[in-house]
Amino acid sequence: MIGTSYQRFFQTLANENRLKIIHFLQVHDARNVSEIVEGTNLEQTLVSHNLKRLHNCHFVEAKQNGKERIYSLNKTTIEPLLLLMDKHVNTYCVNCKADDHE
Amino acid sequence: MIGTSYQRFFQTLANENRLKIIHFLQVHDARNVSEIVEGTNLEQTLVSHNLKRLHNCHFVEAKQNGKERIYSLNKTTIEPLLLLMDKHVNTYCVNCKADDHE
DNA sequence: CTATCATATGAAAATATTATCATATAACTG
DNA sequence: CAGTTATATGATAATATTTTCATATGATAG
Repeated sequence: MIGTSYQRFFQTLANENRLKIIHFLQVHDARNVSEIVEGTNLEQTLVSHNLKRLHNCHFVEAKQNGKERIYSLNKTTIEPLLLLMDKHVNTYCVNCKADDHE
Repeated sequence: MIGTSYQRFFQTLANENRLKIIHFLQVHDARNVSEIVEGTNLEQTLVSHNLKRLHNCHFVEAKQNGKERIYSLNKTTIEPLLLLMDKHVNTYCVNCKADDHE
């Protein structure tokens, strides 16, 4: 049941900038790269690299529109996944430690 | 809604050895460190470090029993989370790429 | 109290991930 | 077609994570 894919998939979610992009798309639905760049305040290349990774994991969908590329969330997985994690964090980690050290 | 905690929590799940430990505890319920070491074929210190991290994130619970320490999964979050991810992986990534490159 | 077993810890070494930079490609415009 | 806009890519540099090693701690048995 647990394999090396899971590692990659969780890893993709384990990054502040990708979570930022996800969050932006949650709020703004379908947006092109420039809009994501503007909305997240991240470098264009950084956004592209991270969108690629999100896309590889099927967390976002892409659709060409002229010279733009419109990205949107695959909400089927992401939304319930984030909700579960949200609940967990709020239940167990109100004042959660920032690292391993006690 | 999305913050830096999420990064840490997903990161904790984004590791093969920790997933191995989680899987072992899913199957074997409550076990002490030595048993986890044996069951996962990982070094004792590695298991301890990783259990600490899982424990910090409240993905496992620990209870002292003499000189042993018994660990068990916090199934409330982990099980549905893994099920969701499982479904996602099986839906979208049957022959999934191993990295970013197409 | 000393020895032993079980587990944890910190620091360093090994390794992986992420950000950045320079540049490429693809679609459109005139 | 040459120029421009939008986005992607690959390689490298910067940074973070993981593993390992040596050792510490805690519990208990003798």
